[in-house]
Amino acid sequence: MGRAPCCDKATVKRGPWSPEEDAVLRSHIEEYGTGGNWITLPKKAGLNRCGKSCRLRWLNYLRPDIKHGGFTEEEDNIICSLYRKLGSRWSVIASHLRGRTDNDVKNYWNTKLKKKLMTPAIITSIIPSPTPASLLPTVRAEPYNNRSDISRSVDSIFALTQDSHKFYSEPSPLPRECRAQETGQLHRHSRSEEVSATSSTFTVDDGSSNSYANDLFLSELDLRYLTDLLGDDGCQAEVPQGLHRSIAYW
DNA sequence: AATCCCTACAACCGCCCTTAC
DNA sequence: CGTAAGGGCGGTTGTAGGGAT
Repeated sequence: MGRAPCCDKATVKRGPWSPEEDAVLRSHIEEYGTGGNWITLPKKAGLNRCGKSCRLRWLNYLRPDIKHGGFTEEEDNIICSLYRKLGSRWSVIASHLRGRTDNDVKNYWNTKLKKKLMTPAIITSIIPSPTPASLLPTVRAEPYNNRSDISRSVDSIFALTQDSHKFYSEPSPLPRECRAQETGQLHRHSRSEEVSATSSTFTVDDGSSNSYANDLFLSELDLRYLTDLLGDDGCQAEVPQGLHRSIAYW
């Protein structure tokens, strides 16, 4: 049995809030507070809205200390830095920015920052020329079981490539959303089987309609770091001595 | 002028966590 | 201890507005 819905979606109003509704919610909260119960608040305030919707409206828009738009360079840097460390924990990141909400930060990241860090020119600049197949290592990989695993791993890879930018002349962002398409002699086998990798194409989907494809190789150092990051999490890689490049695989 | 496309962001959805009973 | 309800969060969708064609 699933849990009961918090409100009757057929009868409560949805969609954009009107200025009148904003005024009612604002004055109710200013006078009585939230009462510690968002579910009952709309009824008390005389609003035909879901309690969760009221909470979101208040926290993300009506709260008096909210700052809208116009992220500064300093805020950009804080967001990027924290994203490197934390991944998409927007509420934690937002807590480091006065007057910003998690929704604000998330939207800003998805619409501006991510793209700013991922222009095709930068991507091209960080991708080394392909290594001869004979020089490429064997990669042992275990497939991830579900989307959240993949998402987590991509966050880690993003963090890895951000941290490794010092090895390149430019920042080396790897987008969160990317899919490995198996090509050449890269073969995915069942869990724990060994794969031999000579080539892989990553289709890069940056969340907009733009997409880029290229051969993408990580440096040996990066792969060692990647292995450290993900090794116990379902992805392992073996890098023979003396090889210069390897391949990330999940 | 009309239509299409893109961007920004508000709002919703659904899941997980916490807490009260 | 188990269950149900509310809160919180990240991901996704909807839509208004502006620019391009």
